[in-house]
Amino acid sequence: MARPREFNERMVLDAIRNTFWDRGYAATSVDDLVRATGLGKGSLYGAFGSKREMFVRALREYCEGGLAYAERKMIGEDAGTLRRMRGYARGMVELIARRRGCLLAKAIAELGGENGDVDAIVGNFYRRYENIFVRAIRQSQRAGEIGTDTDARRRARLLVAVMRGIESMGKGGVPAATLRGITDNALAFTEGRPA
Amino acid sequence: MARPREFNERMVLDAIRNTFWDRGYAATSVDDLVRATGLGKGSLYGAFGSKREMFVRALREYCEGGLAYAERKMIGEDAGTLRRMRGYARGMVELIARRRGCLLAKAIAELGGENGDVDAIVGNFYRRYENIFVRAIRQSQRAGEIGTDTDARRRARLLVAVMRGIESMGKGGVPAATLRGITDNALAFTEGRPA
DNA sequence: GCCAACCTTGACCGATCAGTCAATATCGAT
DNA sequence: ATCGATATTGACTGATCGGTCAAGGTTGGC
Repeated sequence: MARPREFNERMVLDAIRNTFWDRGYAATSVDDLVRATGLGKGSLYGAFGSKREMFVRALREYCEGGLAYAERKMIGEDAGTLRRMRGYARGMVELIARRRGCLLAKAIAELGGENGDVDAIVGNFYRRYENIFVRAIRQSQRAGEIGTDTDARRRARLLVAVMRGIESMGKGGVPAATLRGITDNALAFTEGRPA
Repeated sequence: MARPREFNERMVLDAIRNTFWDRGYAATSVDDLVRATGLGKGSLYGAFGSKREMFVRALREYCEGGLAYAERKMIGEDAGTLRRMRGYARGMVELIARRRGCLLAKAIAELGGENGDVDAIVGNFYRRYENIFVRAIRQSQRAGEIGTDTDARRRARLLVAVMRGIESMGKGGVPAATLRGITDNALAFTEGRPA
């Protein structure tokens, strides 16, 4: 028994996410978000409460999207997992080479270490991201593509570090071919092949 | 035949660097810099021209410091280079675990991809940083600590990615022990030891 | 002692910031 | 038709933003 919202929250959140993604947290003004969403300022505050919460919601959605993508690309039947991992890594390189940057990286750089919502989201992301690699590596081990002499988590963590590293390098201008060489090398190491 | 400057430029630049380091670019106001340096606003603008140039100068100094540190830690006589590389990596982990973040990472996240001074500084940093690892690996190869079956640059690039990756992870809350495991693993790979 | 050159200071500028709120509109329930 | 509840709008607020500049201070050369 009240007036219903006129906007689709998912679409509004997408617009907010894209705006923060392009400009970062501090450099995005609420007026930018008003323009991007088409909502009035009051509606935006009514729905989210503060600029910080708008960012937190956007970051949360961004992370969920990234995790879902990684899972969709790599998790599945055992056979072919290594190939799928390579496909995931190369896809990420292509994405990175577009130099839009990564909302998570911006969140960490601008708001990390404050012991608030952002830290919790980031911690949660890293834990789950690592676990996806662990599961993928175990799949691949079962398929006989990857040796079983070292534990999967150890290898997964290195891959996470490399994926985060190439993001920073790519945004910093390092060419895609170099990044591809790095991921290929990291996957060769994961496989157990010599350097 | 003019009034001399009353401030020491190096000290002022250090104060500016520290302020940007703590807060990032957009979240630092010129008034923050006035407070940190003790200079008047006019003096600050007289010496640097704009907030952006203050940041560029600070970033430049930060990068030079980081490169000099890496070189000092790893480059030297061939024997013992691998041990020194491990020492460098562990030192960086300790630094990262303090969660102050990295001015370079903030610069890339906030201002990367604008094709301006920041991109040039970052590109220059990555080129030289990679070269330091190349030189270190070659030293270590001459000392017989690292195999000569793969080219040094390939290994260097992976190490750069890992170092940048653990920076992001550490600022995001991943514990130091995990980061240390990652660098140990990456160095084992560089050495040619199995995973 | 005086001047040109440079430095320091902080008041000041228009623009923009995050956030608020009163007025109005639109719903479901009765 | 009326009412309670919620949504929408954009004008408005005080604070703060990056940047400027006039006034005055300090120097070396003469």
